[in-house]
Amino acid sequence: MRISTRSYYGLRALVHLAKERRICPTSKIAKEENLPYDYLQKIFQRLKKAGLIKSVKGVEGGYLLSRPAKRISAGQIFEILEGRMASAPCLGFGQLSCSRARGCSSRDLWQKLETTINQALGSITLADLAANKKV
Amino acid sequence: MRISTRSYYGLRALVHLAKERRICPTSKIAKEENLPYDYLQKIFQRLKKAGLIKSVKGVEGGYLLSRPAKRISAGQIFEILEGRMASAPCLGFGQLSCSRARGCSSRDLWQKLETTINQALGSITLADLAANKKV
DNA sequence: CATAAATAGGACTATATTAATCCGATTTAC
DNA sequence: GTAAATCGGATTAATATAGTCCTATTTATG
Repeated sequence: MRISTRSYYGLRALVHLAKERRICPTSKIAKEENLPYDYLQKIFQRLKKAGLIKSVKGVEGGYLLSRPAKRISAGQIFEILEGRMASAPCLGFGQLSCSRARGCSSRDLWQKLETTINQALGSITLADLAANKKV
Repeated sequence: MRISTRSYYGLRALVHLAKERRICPTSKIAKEENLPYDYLQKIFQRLKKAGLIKSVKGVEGGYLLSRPAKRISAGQIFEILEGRMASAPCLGFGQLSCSRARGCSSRDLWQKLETTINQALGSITLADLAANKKV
């Protein structure tokens, strides 16, 4: 279980965007954060599709946060970029995807892990990170 | 970030072993937990190599825990089977593997996540799970 | 109006990991 | 001697990651 560079790059780029507080092209962020331009573009597209950022096309265009940084949590970013959270195979999309589910202590463990991660990341905002607040 | 079936199967098998409280062959556990025999064998070999279980060859052989279930944490199992924990690319093996590390708020977040997961899983023992204790 | 800077999105590739399966060797209780 | 087990190496298929590349579209500015 590792964090992908997608989340890793994406978070850094968003913290950068939050600090800028204005429209900013991919090229600038890629350069200043030393990230691969094309890949970062894909990451921004995904974040845009999820509604976290807005885009402006053309010269002087770029991306900007679609809402205040303090209303964006690390958990939301992580969920968009990482896709599946810590989900175990038996934690399906809402339903009981495993027939052994009821009273399964293993399942309880995975559930607890997922909840723990969600709580930890849900309580930290992009504003906190941009302000370099100790998390 | 998802949990592999390796951890998922492995945990279930170990809970089973903890409940049995005696030597138990792979075939029995695979059958009763409905897990693929060959793959479970590999998982047990890995757990053995890590010192979590002991093996006895030959007829009437099998595996058993190498120490009491209450001295085995979910975190230890997870670390062996999942390999890398929640590590971000910038969290190398101890050293500062990223030049931006100092004062990087993103890194602090990944570090916090890793710590949170370790605490959550480190506090639950195999004995808890075998006893179906609410986690 | 031409150009350059930007997003949009589809196609492609390389690498690694996962999740197995299969085979042959060895050990050991009976 | 046989059957039941572990041990370990080889192989395989599917999937995800981490990109790269190309073309199209949009738009501010000279």
